[in-house]
Amino acid sequence: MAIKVFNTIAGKKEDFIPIKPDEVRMYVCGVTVYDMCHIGHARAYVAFDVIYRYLKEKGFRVTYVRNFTDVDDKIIKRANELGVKTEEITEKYISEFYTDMESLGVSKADIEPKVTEHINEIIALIQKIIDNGYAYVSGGDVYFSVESFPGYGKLSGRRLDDMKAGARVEVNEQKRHPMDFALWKESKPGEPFWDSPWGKGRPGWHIECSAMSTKYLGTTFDIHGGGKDLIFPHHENEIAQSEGAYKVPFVRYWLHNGFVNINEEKMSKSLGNFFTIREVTSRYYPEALRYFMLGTHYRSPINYSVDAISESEGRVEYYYSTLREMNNAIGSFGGPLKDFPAKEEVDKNLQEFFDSMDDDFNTAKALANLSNLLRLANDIILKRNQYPKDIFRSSLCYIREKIMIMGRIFGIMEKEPLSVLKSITTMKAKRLGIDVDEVSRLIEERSLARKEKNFQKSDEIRDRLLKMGIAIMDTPEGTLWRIER
RNA sequence: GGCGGCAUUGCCAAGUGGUAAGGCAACGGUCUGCAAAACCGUUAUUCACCGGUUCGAGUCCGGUUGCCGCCUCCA
Repeated sequence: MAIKVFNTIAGKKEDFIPIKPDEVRMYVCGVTVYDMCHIGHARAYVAFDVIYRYLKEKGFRVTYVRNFTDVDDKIIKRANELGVKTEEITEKYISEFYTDMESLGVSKADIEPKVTEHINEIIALIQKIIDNGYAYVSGGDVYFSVESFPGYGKLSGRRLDDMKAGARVEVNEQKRHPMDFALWKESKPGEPFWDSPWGKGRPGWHIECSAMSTKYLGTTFDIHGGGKDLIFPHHENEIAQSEGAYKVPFVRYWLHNGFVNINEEKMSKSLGNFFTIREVTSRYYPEALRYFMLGTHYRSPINYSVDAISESEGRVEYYYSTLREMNNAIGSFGGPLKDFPAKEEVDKNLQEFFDSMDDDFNTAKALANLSNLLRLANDIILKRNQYPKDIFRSSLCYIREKIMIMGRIFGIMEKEPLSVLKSITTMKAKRLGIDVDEVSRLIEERSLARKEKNFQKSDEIRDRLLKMGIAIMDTPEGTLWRIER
């Protein structure tokens, strides 16, 4: 079955047919590195990471480009405030970006270009646009002339007359039309600059993505992605620049992810209602944030809350503990695999998983199939005595294999269960102010009481632990515990 | 003002015109010394409202109401 994707420029789902049958070239707008990333960034990069992983799983050779914007007004402002060079700011936040992305299991892109390393390409591109008559020099600036480009507005579905030009756009006498946007900006004193045919200056906001995507992916490529907020003006302007320069279609499929909301309102810095990734991942196990993102289709808004992230963390705990139990049950069993009663059900779930992912990367729907397999695995473990040993192990081996495929696509369940479960316990304990040593001591004491069949005392201790939020589990291998709240 | 999106059980959330996935919570059960975990079962005759198309609509069309986003930096 072919993959279908919702293409913003078409306004509908379309069959995904890459330019070359077995190759996909995709570009996703990266971060402007002047501050810590928030969970809105997390959503975008997790969403496209899953798309990247899925396309590779489907057998495409994927070239994924995700840039760093390291020249920008906000970077300069931040550097001036702190009295440091812009490089200090950008290097710091690139490093923080990697820390966050790694914690979320977001893979590196194949190519991660920086704007400062592509000034020559940018200048050449601007020159080409000028030569083609779509841009003009005005003082030390260069502007793109939106009126001269017939397709302007085709991505965002706006017409120039509809946009209340001038109302909320900076009045600038250098521009011929209020919607014209800067390709090159003359540098003010104290700002970083590069020499150009138009004098000392720096690139405008949109031009870098046109220059870098084309350099690494060609003048027409398959997928361009980013948050919905980039549709206008950023991506609209990229189309104008690239098509104005090369006169071929820029991108075949435009993919845009929805926002993260807080209390049903867009999370944003200006509203002050944002969470950084670090704030969340220092408090909750990072994979919980990734799992949380998977629960809603990438194009829909998603509402972040403490309840939601807690629930997600609970699910992460569930699937890693299931994995732990599966590993224990399978042991060193290496096959050969035998048929087992539920095999058909397993295959059906895997098939449905892929069908859902084929349908515009519907992770929320596909997640149901993963849940079904985890539940099935636990069920088989519970009824282990009903199966001959080799069939019992074969079935779990088979299910584990399918779970791993799903986990690889989702970017979850890829870690060692014991250490994950331990980390989750540690984080919960920290969150709730629970003293882990005291818990261990009480459990030890209770075990002793149980050995002596002093159930009154053991229950007393259990109730005491319960009040602390600790649930204990007596198993043949000893007493395990987890934090309930 | 222009453009776009959304409204599904207590909560979160899928849903291709054919009779409502999955998760959380809750309740009952199996297991257990008692528990917990795990598993099983129960929990929307109904999908904001009003019309229409159709043998049949959460799903298509028209209208109403409410919420949200973009049009300014923004994932």
